[in-house]
Amino acid sequence: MDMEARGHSEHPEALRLWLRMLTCTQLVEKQVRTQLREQFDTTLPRFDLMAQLERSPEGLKMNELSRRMMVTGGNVTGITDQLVTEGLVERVDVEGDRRAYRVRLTTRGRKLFDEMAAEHEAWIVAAFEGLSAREVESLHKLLGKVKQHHNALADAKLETT
Amino acid sequence: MDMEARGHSEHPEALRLWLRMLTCTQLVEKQVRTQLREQFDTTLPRFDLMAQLERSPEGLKMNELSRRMMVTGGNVTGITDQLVTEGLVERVDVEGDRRAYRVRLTTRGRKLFDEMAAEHEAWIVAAFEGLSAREVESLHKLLGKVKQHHNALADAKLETT
DNA sequence: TATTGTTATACTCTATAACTATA
DNA sequence: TATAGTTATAGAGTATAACAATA
Repeated sequence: MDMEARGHSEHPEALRLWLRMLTCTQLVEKQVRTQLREQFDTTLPRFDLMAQLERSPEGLKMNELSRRMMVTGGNVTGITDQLVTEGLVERVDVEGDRRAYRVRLTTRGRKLFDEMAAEHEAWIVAAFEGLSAREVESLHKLLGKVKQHHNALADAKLETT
Repeated sequence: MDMEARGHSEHPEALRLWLRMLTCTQLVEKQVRTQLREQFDTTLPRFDLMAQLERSPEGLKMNELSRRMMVTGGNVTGITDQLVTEGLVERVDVEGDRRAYRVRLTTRGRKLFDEMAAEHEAWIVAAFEGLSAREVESLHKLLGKVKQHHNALADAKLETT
């Protein structure tokens, strides 16, 4: 895994960090995708959509799902269609707006998701078991700063538009 | 960006960390992909391949590129073909093994890559400018542990095969 | 006019497996 | 037999843009 042997720069710290972060994420993500496919015959975006719904028993509107999953609307329609076909999620009318509806897990979808989530958590715990609890916390905090800074930049950009 | 509002667990620290890491990586990666497309009409895998070559003036064999980019061989062939067509990389015979050759940057490819790399670095520096130098270092170190642990697991698995 | 969601389309990236040529 | 690389294929994942219905 020598992806990191990539950049050249006079200010290489951030670059080195980014390449390592990318490598780590890809390692874990690849593992998760493979396991989801092998054990549950599903994909990461499908799992992600169900995970979003799991936290919102009342369901989420398509545009909210789109925002949270960071993909455009057409894709959410496609993934939702698949999950509806399999009886794992359902579309429910929103009263007061006949254009929109909420997508929510069915009982069966929730049951299946719970099983998947338990396995998923085990994979993730294994991926980070090289770190102590304090290190996990520290990493979480540092990444929080990265995220926060990104959001600050995005907000600033919006204001000038 | 509420991707993190996803997991549920009795052992949620690792899961929270993973979701945040995935979010951060996607934020930066999306930005990089967009900029590469808009400013240089190229893609991340193409940039990545050229970046691998930039560090090896003598070139790299296909299987080495495949390993470093963490993708299977057929894909490397495809990306290489594109770059050859555009005159950015070239295939050079390996003496002593007529099955193999090395792929290396052409003069033009190197020149273009240098331009792209300078821009790329600026995007990355911006993405992490919310962190101090010490925090960047700390993050890099922690991710190093994650990577190391993954490699240790992979090695252990190999030995039992 | 703007918004919600769908449809249609096209493209990149990917893995798998069968294949050719050489070792 | 094994290895280096290619080809063919199928599928995931994505963005874009045109569209219908409703606000």
